[in-house]
Amino acid sequence: MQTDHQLDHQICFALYSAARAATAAYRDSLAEIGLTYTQYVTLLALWERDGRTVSELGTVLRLDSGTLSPLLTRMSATGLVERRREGEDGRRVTIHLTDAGRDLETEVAAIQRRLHDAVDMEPEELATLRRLAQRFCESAAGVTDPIEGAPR
Amino acid sequence: MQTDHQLDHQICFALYSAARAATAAYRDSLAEIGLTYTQYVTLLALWERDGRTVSELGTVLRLDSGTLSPLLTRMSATGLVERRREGEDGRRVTIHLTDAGRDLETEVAAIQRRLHDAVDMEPEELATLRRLAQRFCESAAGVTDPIEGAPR
DNA sequence: GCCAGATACATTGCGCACAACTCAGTTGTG
DNA sequence: CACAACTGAGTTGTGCGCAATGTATCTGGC
Repeated sequence: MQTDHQLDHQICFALYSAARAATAAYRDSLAEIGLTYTQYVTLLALWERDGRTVSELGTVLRLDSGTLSPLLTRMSATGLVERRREGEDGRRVTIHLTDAGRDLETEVAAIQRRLHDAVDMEPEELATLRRLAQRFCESAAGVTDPIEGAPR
Repeated sequence: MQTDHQLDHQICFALYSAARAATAAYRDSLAEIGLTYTQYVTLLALWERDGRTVSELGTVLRLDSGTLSPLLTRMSATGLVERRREGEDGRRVTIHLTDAGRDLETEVAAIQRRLHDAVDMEPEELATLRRLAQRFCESAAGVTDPIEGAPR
């Protein structure tokens, strides 16, 4: 039984390529306003709700503190966000947008619109792609996580 | 006009998450046989056709020499591939599987089968996802490349 | 044959991702 | 209260990705 090895038939490779193509499409436009792709999605999360803790950001972005800590340090250095220790739990650090961070929302909206129009696919195809990718993400997350400590 | 900023509505974020979830699903199994995800797809490309040049690998994997060179150095160090300068063009380096590199094909096939079964989605959903992701990849690549030198 | 430009690969530098670890702060249990 | 276990964030080390640059080789025009 010859398993189907072909690169073109691998879903994981299709996702891997598509994700990099998507971030590549954003790269130049984001660079003009001083952002990387990960910084951009972090701002998306903060525009949705400001003052999240690091671990809350980690949950919505599916990133751990090893990625977020230095990322937030850089974003803090460029004046987009502020770290604060407030509230009764001294371990929690909340992340707050600065005025500069809030102001980028308008420019980012323009970029999103431009890129969205440049992609040559029907809206319902894109909606299907997004929905299936989200489903896949949930399902694949289930493959990794719950074993956690099982004999393997 | 309030643009739709929500993280959940972003196709790029769905792809970005799904791709990382996919590689995460592979990670532990691949680590057991000493591979990273990128090394794994590189082997896929070589199993399909051995002796490709670095730039041919770059084309099929959509990676540049800055990624491939050190990757191939590591794979060469672990004895999976060999670099050769052969043929009349002294610039080209061809990459050849070693016996060890060829032998991994069986174990990888088992991993693929196991993970494929673990994902809780219908075959035709996965086929649709793969097809749309490929379409997106082509389309998004078109957004980045062809301008190359246009005024912006 | 000579040399300017192109090509193939390698190197450098930076920003992710993620595992593994450290450390400060908190919580549950006796 | 004491203290072990846990939790939230940060640090360290490795491997990508990719832009920019370097270097050797090749090609075409003369």
